Amino acid sequence: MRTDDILSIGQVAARTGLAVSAIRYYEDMGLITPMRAPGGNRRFRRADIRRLSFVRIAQGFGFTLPRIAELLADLPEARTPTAKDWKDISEGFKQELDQKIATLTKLRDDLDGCIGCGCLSLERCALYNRDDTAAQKGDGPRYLMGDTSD
Amino acid sequence: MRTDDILSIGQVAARTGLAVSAIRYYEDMGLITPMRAPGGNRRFRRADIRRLSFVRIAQGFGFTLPRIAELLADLPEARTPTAKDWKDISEGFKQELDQKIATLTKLRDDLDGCIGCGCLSLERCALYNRDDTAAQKGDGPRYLMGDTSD
DNA sequence: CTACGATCTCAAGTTAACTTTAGATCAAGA
DNA sequence: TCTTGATCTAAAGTTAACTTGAGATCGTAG
Repeated sequence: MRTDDILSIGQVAARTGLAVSAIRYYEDMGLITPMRAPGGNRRFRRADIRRLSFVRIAQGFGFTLPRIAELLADLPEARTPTAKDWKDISEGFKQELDQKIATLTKLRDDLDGCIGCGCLSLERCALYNRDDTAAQKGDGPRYLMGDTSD
Repeated sequence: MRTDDILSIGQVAARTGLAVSAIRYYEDMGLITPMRAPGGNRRFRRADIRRLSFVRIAQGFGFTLPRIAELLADLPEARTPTAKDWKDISEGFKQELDQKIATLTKLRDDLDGCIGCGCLSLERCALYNRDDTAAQKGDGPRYLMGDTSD
C-alpha cells in the first residue's frame, strides 16, 4: 500500500493539521492549485503540501492570505523570471522577515531585562521606561521599541 | 502649553497611529483602563500608551486580543504576585517569543540559502527539499521547518 | 454665553478567514 | 451491485476585530 506522493484532501488535512474546509478555501484564494482526479476529487502533490506549510507559518506571523498568495505566486515556479527579479522579490520578503525578527528579539530582550532585575513590575522597568529621559525633554517623543510610534 | 502626560483619545490616536474607534474597542476588551475626566472623557496616562504599543506589536505577530489581554493583565501592575508567579508568566511569554524567533529565523535562513544558490526555483531548493531523503523512507514524514507538521 | 469640533454611548455594519449545511457524486470493500 | 464513508459544489453562517452611524454631551476659543 503506497502513499505514492499523491494525496487526497483528507490525507493532506491529517498531515498538515488543517481542516479540509480550510484547504478548499485556500484553493479558492489561489494559494494552491491541486490536480484533479477524473472523477473530480483533488489530488495533492508534495509541492502543494509545502505551500500549505508555508501558508501556516506565514499566517502565524500575521501575514494575510493575499500577501501570502503574492509570495507564493512570486517565489516558486515563476515563469521565466530573471535572476534579478527573483532576487528582488526574495530580498523584499527577507527584509520583512528581518524586521520582524528584530522587533521580536528586542521585545524578548526587554523582557529578559525585566525578569533579571526582579522588580516585579514592568511599569518601573526596562520595557516601559527606557524613554523616560527622552520624554522629559519635549512634545512628541517616540517611545518604545523600533518606533512603532508608541 | 504643556502636554502634561495626560492625553485625550484623539491625541493618543495621533501618537499611536490607531483609530479612535480601535482604542475604544481595546478598552471594551479590557486591554486598557484609561481614567475619566469629570465630564466622562477618557484621559490617557503614558502607561496606557505603552500598553497600546505593546498591543500593536504583539498583534503584528499574530497574537489575539484575548491573549494580549492575558499578557497585559499578568505582566504589569499585577497585584501582589510572588516573584515566582511573575517569573513563570514572563518566561512563558518569553518562550513563545523564542519559538517565534526561531521559526522566523529558520524561514529567513532557508530563503537565504535559496537566493544564494541561484536556482531560481524554491521547488528544487533548500526550503522545499531538505526533507527529500526522509520522505523516501516511510509513511508519515514531517517535512519542513520546525515540525509544524507540513 | 454660544459655537462647534471632539467625545460619548450604543447598536448595527464590515471584512477576513473560515466553518457549516445541504444535497449530490465518487470510490472501494462485502 | 450495494453500501458506506470521503469528496464535491454552492451558499449561508460564524468569529474576531474593527468601523460606521445616530444622537447626545463635553469643552474651549471667541
